Amino acid sequence: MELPEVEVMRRDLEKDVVGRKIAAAEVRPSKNAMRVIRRHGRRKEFVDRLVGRKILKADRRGKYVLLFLDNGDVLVVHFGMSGQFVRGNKRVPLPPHTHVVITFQQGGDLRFVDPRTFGEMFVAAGDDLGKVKELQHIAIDPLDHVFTWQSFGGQMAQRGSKLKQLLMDQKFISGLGNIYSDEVLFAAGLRHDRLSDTLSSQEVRRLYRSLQEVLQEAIRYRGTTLEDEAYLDLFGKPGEFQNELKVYGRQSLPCRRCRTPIQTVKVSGRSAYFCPQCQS
DNA sequence: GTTTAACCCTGCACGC
DNA sequence: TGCGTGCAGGGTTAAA
Repeated sequence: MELPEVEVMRRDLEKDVVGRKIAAAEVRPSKNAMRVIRRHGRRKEFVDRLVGRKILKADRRGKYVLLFLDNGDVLVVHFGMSGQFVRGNKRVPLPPHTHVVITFQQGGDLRFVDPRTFGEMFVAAGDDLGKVKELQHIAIDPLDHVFTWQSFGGQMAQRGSKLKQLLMDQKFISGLGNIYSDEVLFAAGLRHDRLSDTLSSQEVRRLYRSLQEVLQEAIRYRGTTLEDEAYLDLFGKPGEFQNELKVYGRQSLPCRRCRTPIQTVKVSGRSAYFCPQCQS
């Protein structure tokens, strides 16, 4: 799950979960459930910090969702690649790989489901949020209004790294993963292996604009739901942006712009998709 | 300092 | 049919 999917989830939570009071919380008995709350030594410690709390606000930092509680604590959630929240109730059976169930006083519940358990959730004290290691290094959000192309260009010139890995580096810019880094680079007409300090200011601005346009568009389409790793929103509905993808997953298929077959290469264990004609 | 590779995990596609 | 193998991916960490 990358920035657009996390943002859609955040907005759903804002609408549907904020304002509710937690009547009960359960960490399922499986071993993997403990993996998901790995920051807490024991189930009870996690549960006790949630029960009785009201959820005040749903925020996002990069790919993390933060649920602010009425005692100042914060439930921090990362979805990894297969994690998601699903709304449910007592009558709906828990899906496989449900690790945490949060039940609301007003009825209904919130399930954290994650087959591959790369996801994580933990409760941190609001005062200590700045000390949470995972959140400290998260760089600026490309949709943040203080994100300017001038500062972006300056930092790119300082680095001299390949564009794709730089875009996926959460310490450099937050929220992009494998799918959207490829899509943004295509939209900007730049190759994944271009070095960041070789861009003209025109190219920097193109990349900057593409970041915002692609991510905003993906949010508008409510995220990307691929066949194998099916992202669903809070209510179990798939996104629509997979139909809009220009390069990701389209190996050998004709480029939507110039008909040249889309190429793919392995870059440090991850596949990069690009059009050899449109991107340079 | 930078970059790569391995690791965690499950589901699925593939070949035999 | 059924098994083993390989791959996918986010982020952290160790190694190059």
